[in-house]
Amino acid sequence: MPEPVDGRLRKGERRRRALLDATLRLVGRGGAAAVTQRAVAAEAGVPPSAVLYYFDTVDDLLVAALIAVNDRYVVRLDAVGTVDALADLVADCARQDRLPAIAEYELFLHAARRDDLRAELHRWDTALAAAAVRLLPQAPDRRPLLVAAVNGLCLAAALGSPYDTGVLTRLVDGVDE
Amino acid sequence: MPEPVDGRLRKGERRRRALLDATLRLVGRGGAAAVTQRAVAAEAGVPPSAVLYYFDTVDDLLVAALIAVNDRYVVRLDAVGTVDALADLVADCARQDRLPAIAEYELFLHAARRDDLRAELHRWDTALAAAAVRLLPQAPDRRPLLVAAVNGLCLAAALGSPYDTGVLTRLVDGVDE
DNA sequence: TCACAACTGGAGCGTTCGCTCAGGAATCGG
DNA sequence: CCGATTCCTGAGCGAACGCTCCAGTTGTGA
Repeated sequence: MPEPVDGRLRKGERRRRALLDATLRLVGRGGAAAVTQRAVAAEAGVPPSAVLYYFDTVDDLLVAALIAVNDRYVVRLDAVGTVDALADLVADCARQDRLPAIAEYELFLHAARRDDLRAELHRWDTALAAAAVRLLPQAPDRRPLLVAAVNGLCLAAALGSPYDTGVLTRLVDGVDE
Repeated sequence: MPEPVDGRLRKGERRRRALLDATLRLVGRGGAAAVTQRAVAAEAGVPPSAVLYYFDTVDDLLVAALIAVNDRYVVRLDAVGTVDALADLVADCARQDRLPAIAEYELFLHAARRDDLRAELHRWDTALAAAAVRLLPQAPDRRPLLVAAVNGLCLAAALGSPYDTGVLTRLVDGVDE
């Protein structure tokens, strides 16, 4: 996603991203229902009509936000090479305020209801499964447990429940061996 | 919750439950945003004004639906005495259509954003933790992993991702011992 | 410099929303 | 059988919604 050379396109791209960021903040704060044309415009500091200039519909904006946030997480997941990195990723779900993490789950649920967005969910699954293969190359039978644990810990972190990433370390290091 | 003797109250109580059921169906189908006075009324087969007669506001209806569905799951969780029972509970999250499970997570996210509903989330956590104690009385260090795995599997089931409850059985039975 | 494409933003249409309220229907005690 | 009481409802108000439209502005490549 390189910055366009055209000054007009560059400014447009900046506004586009501002709208996506504003959307994510709104989803975290008030759910997908809070993403209205006027609310997004106010949050991003642009006139309401600009929202429908950069995105055909408000729903398109929501979908674009889901894809954007998923991109970020999948990239991070693909870079995970150690248990500690994975634990950090989980811990980030609960950093200072949990609203971004809540927003992501909200969007995931939104995607789960729509056939045309199922592929986005699959991206996360496959990225996590691939990370499990890298972390547990010689223990295939433990990988599903690792996957389930990561999902459970991320959810607990997002919901504000107590969680302990130490279980991941113990699971991967294999305290029983 | 015994049936009242008064004919008027009895009919009211039936309608009240019909509204809660309709709300859950709508949340599963279209998210919390789909729960509007008119939509709930149509789904439950009652006039729109009845919604605001039985619940002070539409938001109150949503909160009541969350508490009702949480009640069901906590009761089931409290009755879990074996790993198989726990695995069944997880598997039920993905029975025929996943909409009910999606609805529950939607409501959980809704609760996570509101301080006055945090207690509802805590009820699930404590019930699950208590079940972990019963299933792993002699392995306290494995309980957090069991909790995380159950949460992760439920979520995966609700989202339509592949999952395998066998990891729970292997974890509790302790294949390494 | 100029024609054009990209961008801005205000006005407003039709729809649906949450919620209020006066009054009709059902049920009670006597 | 009949007030009295409670339960229930259709109509509608003000507000916010998604979206369309178009005149005006800005920056670009020729």
